[in-house]
Amino acid sequence: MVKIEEAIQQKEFKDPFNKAVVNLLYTHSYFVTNQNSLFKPYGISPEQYNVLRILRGQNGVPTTVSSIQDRMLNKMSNASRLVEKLKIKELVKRSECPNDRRQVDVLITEKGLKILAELQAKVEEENRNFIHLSSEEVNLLNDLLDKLRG
Amino acid sequence: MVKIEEAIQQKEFKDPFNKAVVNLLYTHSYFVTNQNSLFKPYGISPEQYNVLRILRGQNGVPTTVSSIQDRMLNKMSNASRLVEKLKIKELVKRSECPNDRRQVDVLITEKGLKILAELQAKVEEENRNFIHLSSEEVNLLNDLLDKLRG
DNA sequence: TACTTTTACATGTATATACATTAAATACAT
DNA sequence: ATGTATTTAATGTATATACATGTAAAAGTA
Repeated sequence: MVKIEEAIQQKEFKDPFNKAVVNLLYTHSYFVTNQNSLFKPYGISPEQYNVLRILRGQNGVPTTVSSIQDRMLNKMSNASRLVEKLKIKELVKRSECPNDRRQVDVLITEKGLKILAELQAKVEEENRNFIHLSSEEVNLLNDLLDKLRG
Repeated sequence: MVKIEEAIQQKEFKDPFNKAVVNLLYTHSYFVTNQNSLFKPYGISPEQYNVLRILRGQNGVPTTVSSIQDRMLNKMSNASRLVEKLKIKELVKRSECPNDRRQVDVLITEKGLKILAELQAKVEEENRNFIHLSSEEVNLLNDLLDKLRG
């Protein structure tokens, strides 16, 4: 086990809270580095994958850009531009919302569903293998993270 | 307490491991959003702050770009460009390493140390307040994150 | 010495985040 | 009905990540 002090060559932290912030940032980087290499062969980014997952979760019901934004992991990301990227790759369709012309309905295409299906098993297996914790420990981690955010 | 399912409006996860990945990504975003607003008034980014902290930790000993890179939280970030940004703001000095002309020695300036000193107390307090856990819980979280990475 | 490999840093390009602003449509108030 | 405020999405710009490539110096080798 590589403790965070060793990983970033920092001798000590002010207190466990400040250590936890650094530990979270570092662990996040550990994940996304892996995720990026996983998604790369499929030509989409982790963020684009996340948008596709949100759309599939709608089961065919069109989703507005703002609704995608609300469900994204990073609330500061830009759903509008991500949808544009996915549209270019023909993984989503965009159409004007009939009852409110400000809104834009987004739907995942067959091609998008196919890529998701191909990736899903791989991603899920990788996620399991990447977390070196027991089921009990990972449940505890989830509870702590939920509580942490208040 | 807002559980991750509620926060991103996802009913359920494949297993606690996949839930933990999402939970980590989401909690990371929760942190950096706050950190950004904290650093903004000082004209530096969280990543630039981290580089300054690394340099201060050297206690006046010059640090090469690659050494900074090794100590960064995100191993894929670009220390060379971050140092360049800090140099423009006169928060660091750069000089050719005398014994190896490939290397570049980086030193934090007085101005850089001053900004760090101003920010430190603020950042540390914010980090404590932002983690809604007891000391025991946050210690446990640190242990779980260290173990998670294997 | 001359040639090859490696190291250290810089740079180029695509993607994404962070945040401000714009533009159009809708809702609201008088 | 008209003017104002709000909502929705798109866009502009700066910063950073991700990854490939370039360039010069140093190290290693025949």
